[in-house]
Amino acid sequence: MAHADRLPTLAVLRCFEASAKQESFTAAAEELGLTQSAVSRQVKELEEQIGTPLFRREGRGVRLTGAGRALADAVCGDLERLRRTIYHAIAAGTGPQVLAIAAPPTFAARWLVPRLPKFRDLHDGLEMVVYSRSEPFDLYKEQIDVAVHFGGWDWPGAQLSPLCPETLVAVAAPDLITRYGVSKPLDVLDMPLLHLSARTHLWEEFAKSLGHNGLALRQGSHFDQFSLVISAALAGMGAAILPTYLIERELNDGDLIRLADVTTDAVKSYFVATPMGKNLPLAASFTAWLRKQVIQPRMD
Amino acid sequence: MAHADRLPTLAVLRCFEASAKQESFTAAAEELGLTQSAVSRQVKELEEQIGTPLFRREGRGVRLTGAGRALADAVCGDLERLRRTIYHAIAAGTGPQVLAIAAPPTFAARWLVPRLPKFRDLHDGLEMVVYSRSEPFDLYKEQIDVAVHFGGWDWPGAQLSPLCPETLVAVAAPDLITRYGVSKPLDVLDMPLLHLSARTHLWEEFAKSLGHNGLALRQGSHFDQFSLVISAALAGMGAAILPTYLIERELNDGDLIRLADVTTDAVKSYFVATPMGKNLPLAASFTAWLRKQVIQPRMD
DNA sequence: ACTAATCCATTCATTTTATGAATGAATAAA
DNA sequence: TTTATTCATTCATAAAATGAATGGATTAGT
Repeated sequence: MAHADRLPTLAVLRCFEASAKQESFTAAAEELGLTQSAVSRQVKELEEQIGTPLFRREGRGVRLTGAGRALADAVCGDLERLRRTIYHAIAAGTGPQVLAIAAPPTFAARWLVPRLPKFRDLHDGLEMVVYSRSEPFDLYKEQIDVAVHFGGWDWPGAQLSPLCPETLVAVAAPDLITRYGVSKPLDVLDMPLLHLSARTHLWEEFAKSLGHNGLALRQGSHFDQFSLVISAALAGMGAAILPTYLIERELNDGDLIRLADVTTDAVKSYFVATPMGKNLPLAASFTAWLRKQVIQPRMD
Repeated sequence: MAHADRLPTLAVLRCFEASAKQESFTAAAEELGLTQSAVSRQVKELEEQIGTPLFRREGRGVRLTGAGRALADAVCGDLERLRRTIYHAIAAGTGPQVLAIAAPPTFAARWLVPRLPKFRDLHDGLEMVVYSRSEPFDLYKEQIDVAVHFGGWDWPGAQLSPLCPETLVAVAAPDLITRYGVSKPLDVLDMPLLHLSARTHLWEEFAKSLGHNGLALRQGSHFDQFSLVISAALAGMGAAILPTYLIERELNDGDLIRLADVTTDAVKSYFVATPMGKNLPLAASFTAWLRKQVIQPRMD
């Protein structure tokens, strides 16, 4: 394949990418900090190189053609890849090694990242790039070497190895507990309850497991991330059900008090996911190391 | 992720790509049809953007640093991807659909391609890009939608579905047969034998299955592709063991005469491979269609 | 040790390419 | 209509990439 290599310029591709996303040259121009004129001409150039109209000009406004949409999808992916490649190279600095890691936001912030320096110290010249991402995405496309996954064995294209089960506990700030005079687990339900939007059933399940009817337990404040629930709990806003892994420090320091263990029948737990087929030794070593970090399931 | 998007120019990346491949700016310049000067400066620019030396200047000559090699690998892949994307878009023309197909060279030329028009006619606006490739490569990386694979269930990252077993026959050109007066299968071994380099054991296995000692049967002419073996057989150069799928026409027209069936204990056969995880309906439909094409195992 | 050849770095003048500003044409909304 | 919006085009300008020439450093050959 002698590269007669008629690749369109990056300028061209970026203009097309933005235009396709927005289906508007003016908007794309704004996004790119260019004028509409520039974008218009760049897109036209791409159309000439490809030999096919990519947008249908409809009076004012443009719409992607079929060919345009197909190309846009591909090009967006390719550019994103290229950006990541460059980004990783910058992060790697002088060393040849970067490990690209993804994990759910709160898990990353509270459990994973604090432990990373130890791993980094074991490997000379290693740098890391951490992405917070919740759940199944394409490891290959996004160029992630290792991802922490919470859920089941349900990640196609990923090599999963179990990390640890989730251990849930009901907690609250000490002064809140004093105020409500909690003595037995069921008392917890009298306090204001804090919820994670994605898992609103937790309190109900907990209540049921204690013999409570479990009705109307979804009221209370809702948050879309564990970190927010944690902040709220620390602020004494209510009781929360949280994974122990995310509040190790708070439990140790007594900023949050464990009120009851929560058992859930959902068979979800933490996994380490690596891209299938790809065989990066560093990723394997990181996986092994991660699993070792979790041997001491509780430290309180 | 607000794209502060400091992507190096494509010119820069291509210069780096070529330089990395050759570990020489002058050679890279030649490959790209540029001057050494241009390449030198482009590479330098990339090094400045990344913030790390990518080549070690060693007197005359340059050598990739660790970081350089890592980046080169990634960038080569990314550019190749981009090229394919553009290439496929050009091939697709006005229609939104391209199917990228890979198959072993001779199989593609003799069996697959002749049948493709029929499939294409079933799908409006469909175009195809065909690559001849022998054996396990990364479907995702190379952006192949469907690949024909000969071998076993041994393609990681690919969804395999069986197409058909390989049916081998010993054949020769009619005049050669006359000349050697072949009457029973064992007589075949008296003729000059033609071999496929990758499978030199075929004649020996054949001979053993007939009770012959099977020694010294690897001599004769060797070729690295089935198509060459076929040409040689047609030219009366000797007898060959060939898959029926590759010589359907010749058997029908009597240009090659079937001398004996060959049974092999190797459990290899043809498969259709599609990238795991990706779920392209067109690829599925092509797979199904392919398997239907093979229902009539023999047409003679 | 000298010479010739090879290769990379740098500079400067030049060409090529991308861009902005201005303007026109088409369309949709008021 | 009138007005506002949006894309297309043109032209002058700014920015970027390039080639030619040159210098320095290194290796190979004698």
